[in-house]
Amino acid sequence: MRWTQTFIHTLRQDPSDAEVVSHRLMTRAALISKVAAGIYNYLPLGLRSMSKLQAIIREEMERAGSAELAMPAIQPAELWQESGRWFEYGPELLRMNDRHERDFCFGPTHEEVITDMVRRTVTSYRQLPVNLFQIQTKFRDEIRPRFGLMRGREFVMKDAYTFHADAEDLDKAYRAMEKAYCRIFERCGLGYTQVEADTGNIGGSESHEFMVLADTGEDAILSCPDCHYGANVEKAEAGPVPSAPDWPLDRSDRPKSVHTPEMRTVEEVATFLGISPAHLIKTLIFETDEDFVAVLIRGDLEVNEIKLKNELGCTHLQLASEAKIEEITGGSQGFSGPVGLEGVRIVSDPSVMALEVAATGANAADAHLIGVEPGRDFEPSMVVEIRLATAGDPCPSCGKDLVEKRGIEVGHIFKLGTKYSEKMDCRFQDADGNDQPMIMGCYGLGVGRTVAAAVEQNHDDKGIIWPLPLAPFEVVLVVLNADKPAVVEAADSLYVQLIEAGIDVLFDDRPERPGVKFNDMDLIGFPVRVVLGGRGLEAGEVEVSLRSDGEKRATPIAQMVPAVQALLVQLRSQ
RNA sequence: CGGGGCGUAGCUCAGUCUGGUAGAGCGCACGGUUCGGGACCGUGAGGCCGGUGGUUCAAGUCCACUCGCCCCGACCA
Repeated sequence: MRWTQTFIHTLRQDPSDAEVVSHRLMTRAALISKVAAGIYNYLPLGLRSMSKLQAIIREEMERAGSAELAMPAIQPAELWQESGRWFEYGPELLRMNDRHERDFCFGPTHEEVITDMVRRTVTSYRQLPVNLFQIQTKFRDEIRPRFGLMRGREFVMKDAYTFHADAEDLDKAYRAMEKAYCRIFERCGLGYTQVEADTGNIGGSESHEFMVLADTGEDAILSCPDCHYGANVEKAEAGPVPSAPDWPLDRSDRPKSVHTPEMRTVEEVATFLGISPAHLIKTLIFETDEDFVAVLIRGDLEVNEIKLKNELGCTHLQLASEAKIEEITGGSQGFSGPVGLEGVRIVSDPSVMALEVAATGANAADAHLIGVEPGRDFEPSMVVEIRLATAGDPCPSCGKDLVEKRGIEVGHIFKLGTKYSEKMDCRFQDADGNDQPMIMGCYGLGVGRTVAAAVEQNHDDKGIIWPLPLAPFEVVLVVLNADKPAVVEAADSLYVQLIEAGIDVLFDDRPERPGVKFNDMDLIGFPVRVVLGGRGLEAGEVEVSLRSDGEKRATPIAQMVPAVQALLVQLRSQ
């Protein structure tokens, strides 16, 4: 491809709305351009990178036994009503009507459509398993789209679905997918880690996320420096906590109220009372699907809302509003406590029950209670492990201290079980003639997000440094002095040689000044560069270099193609 | 959804407080000089100052509404 025949218009200045490196560079390098919040054009260069990733995905999915199909972007409401998600999904689901006022949505995922398709066709265990994937544009009306392709509203995703007669067979497919994902990210040259994940509202029994490690990642993960354990903080098991220091104040037969004007935070109250944050019982009022719950956690610890949600078995969970807190507790926010609290369930973390003496809010304005003894002064309706794990907690598999890292979630695989097959009546007859729901798995991989993650992980202050497999072009041929016919003629010939050698090359044939061309070449980040100018031509040489090291290798013109090929081989073997 | 900010040339932004002929840099076009790491000189094109309504002799500037975009928050009291 010639530069003058494609559409590459780089930006000299940073776009005003780009925050993270990948968004900034992908915009400046003319890979993407914004159409609306969270909605982008994939420009020719960006599309090439996306296509290359898609080709890798296709190969690996097929290797893992999955067949490609394509499902519609627009889906009828009926299917979503059947699964119940029409009502559960909320405003993230983009809904629309056709001219007959029938309800549709733009698919954010395709469990409903594929389950419907499979149930119409598959009736016997002899037809199982089924393993299908698609690469498709999806839409999720995110609360706050940001970071370019990292959290867009419209995005390209590979999603696969499997259907099985039994759990062992699902496990087999799950392991194959796991392996396929590892191969995909390895082939892309990305540093990634696989972590245990929560299954979220989508449901299911086992789940892993694939995270590309990057400081700008939106997810916190805990991993073990020694063994292979890694988990999303939402999922990570919290180890035992060190017990609180000795209670520094007097003990009494019953809690004593103290005046704590405007002391709302744990820090403030602890300092004011002269106790440790670990002596406080933090009391949070949550709103669930049907009621309100008071949740107790030791003052120096945090609640894992995902664990709490799972323990409560609810789908909706959020902190109650200020007004509700006052209605329920009689005190304002920051002054809630379990003592004498009535009308709501009280859920406590074991860390609270382990306290001998504690302090907590008095459910009254500007007052806290001291000398509170869990079990004597209040009795929770439920004691469950709901603490958020943090760095320093012991690894569940080997006991070492876990460390926290940040990552970009690029893949997520689930064992769904029968959640959708039961609701949507997707059943089969087993060998004994019994009617059973199929057991399902689903496997997502963000295509745009993976490309963005690659940029996030591979760049310098000049621009992108593409890993070879995802580069829009593997090689760029740059002609300087494009006003001199002899140089142009020589460059044309080099271009033809590269094309004939089957090399993936972009020919920068623009009549631009050298500085402009060099800067664009660095910004876009083609892995291998071939530069020919008047000076070189006279010496019978071209300059071959790598984006990654910048070292210029003067090469006889006749040796250009083999020199480029050698560098490509070198890059491939890295 | 709450808080904050911003919409002025293709891009990045001044000008708005204090109302009075629409600005800069980059980019673009033309001419010239340059030509191996974002050149220089000259000439020029390019704006319903996001939209609607109001105040005023007069609005990019003040007021109201509205649309769009960005940031923070929406979880630890």
